[in-house]
Amino acid sequence: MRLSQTFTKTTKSAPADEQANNAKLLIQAGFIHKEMAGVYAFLPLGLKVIENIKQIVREEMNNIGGSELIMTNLQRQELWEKTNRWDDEVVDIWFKTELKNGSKIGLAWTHEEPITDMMKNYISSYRDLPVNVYQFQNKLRNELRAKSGIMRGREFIMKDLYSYSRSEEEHQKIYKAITDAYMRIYDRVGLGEITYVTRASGGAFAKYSDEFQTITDAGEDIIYLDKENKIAINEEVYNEQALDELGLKKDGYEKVKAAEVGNIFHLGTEKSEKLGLSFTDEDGQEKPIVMGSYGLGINRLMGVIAEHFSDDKGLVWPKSVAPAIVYLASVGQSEAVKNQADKLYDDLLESGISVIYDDRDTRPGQKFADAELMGIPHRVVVSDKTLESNSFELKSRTSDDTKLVSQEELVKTLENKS
RNA sequence: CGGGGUGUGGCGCAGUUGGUAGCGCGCGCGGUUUGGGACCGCGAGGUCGAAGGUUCAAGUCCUUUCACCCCGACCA
Repeated sequence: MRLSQTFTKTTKSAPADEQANNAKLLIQAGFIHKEMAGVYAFLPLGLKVIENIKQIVREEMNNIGGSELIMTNLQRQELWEKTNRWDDEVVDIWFKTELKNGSKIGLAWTHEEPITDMMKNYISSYRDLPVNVYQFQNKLRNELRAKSGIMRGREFIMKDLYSYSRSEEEHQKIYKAITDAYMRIYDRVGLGEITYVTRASGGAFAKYSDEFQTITDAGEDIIYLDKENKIAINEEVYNEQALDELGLKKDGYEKVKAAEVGNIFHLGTEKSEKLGLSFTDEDGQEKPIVMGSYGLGINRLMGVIAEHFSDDKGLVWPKSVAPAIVYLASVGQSEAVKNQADKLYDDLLESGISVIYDDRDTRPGQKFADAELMGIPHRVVVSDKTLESNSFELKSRTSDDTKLVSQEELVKTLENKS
């Protein structure tokens, strides 16, 4: 993208109505716009990051046999009454509205009920199973208090997957596969080293569930961690009884702050039974379906990445999610520089390299500062100097060193994914 | 929902005992600049979150209300 054609701007000062580092930086760099507390719009640069994260998640979900779809945001009251989750006393984060004819409608905060009800149209035999479906959907939750920038909003993008299995054994297999897929996702966005599968409470679904917790001071949770053995326990179940039931040892944990970047649940057969989703097995017996539910907050993850990968100059995106691999800045007003930069821009795009091209008529200092604030992994400068030596100046976001390279070498470096 | 804080040009802020609303950034025009957010000059832009009240007079005092931030509670 050419910055001269982009409407967003960076600002020198951080917004006063944000405390969270992720929101401060993302707003300053022009990635997001705050519409109201806990509700953020994603601008072109922010949208790129969202799409990059989604693509990684999509690849991993497809890899374990997931089928992508998109359910609706408007939901039927009757479905939620069947599972006793319509009442505001039971679920206190519902946004609800009504149709002109007076029918009550729920705005999606999760999708177990509608998606399971829909599956009655498609699943009837053991031959139809297993099924794993997922979506990226805007979830609406009337949180009592939004906080932490894009990490805890009232409207957010969530990847939610639902698994339908013939038996507990089959369910356990997919649950394990998805757990592994989640860890690959965190690896790929650069958080693998500090993200742990964490035993947590199961909420209304079950006694216990598994969370994925990333160690960060920006997090809202406290977990107890045994780094060596990769065991983590959420504070909410860190007690003698729970440890006993989970078969965990009772000491040797380190207490750390963490952010929940995923949460997965065993649902058993309760929902399929209440909603009437069953299948006929090989013996002609009708059986309930074993379900699982797997959430991953896309903006939450983006927020955690922003928090973790940043410094005093701004964001520092990992290559896998960066809005572009390289920030191309032209320095100087000469026609020769402009032509060379234009050509390099086209060449890089031709090579499949994503580029933010700072072709604005502005001073070098501002271009360099913006490149850093936006956190683009590499910076390339075209100037009279580089023209003289028939080379390009290359700098990494994480280093102060610059070096002159040939176009060939430049493309090679930028193509390297790691 | 309990406690604390903040609302003044697009952004960040100042505004004393009530007396014609300011600064910096950004923006427009002209000029000088051009490898780390340039400089000089001129200029545009604000019913001071909203409503009501006190007063000759309210950004400033009173009442109500809305929004935003933080702590707590909550978080499927």
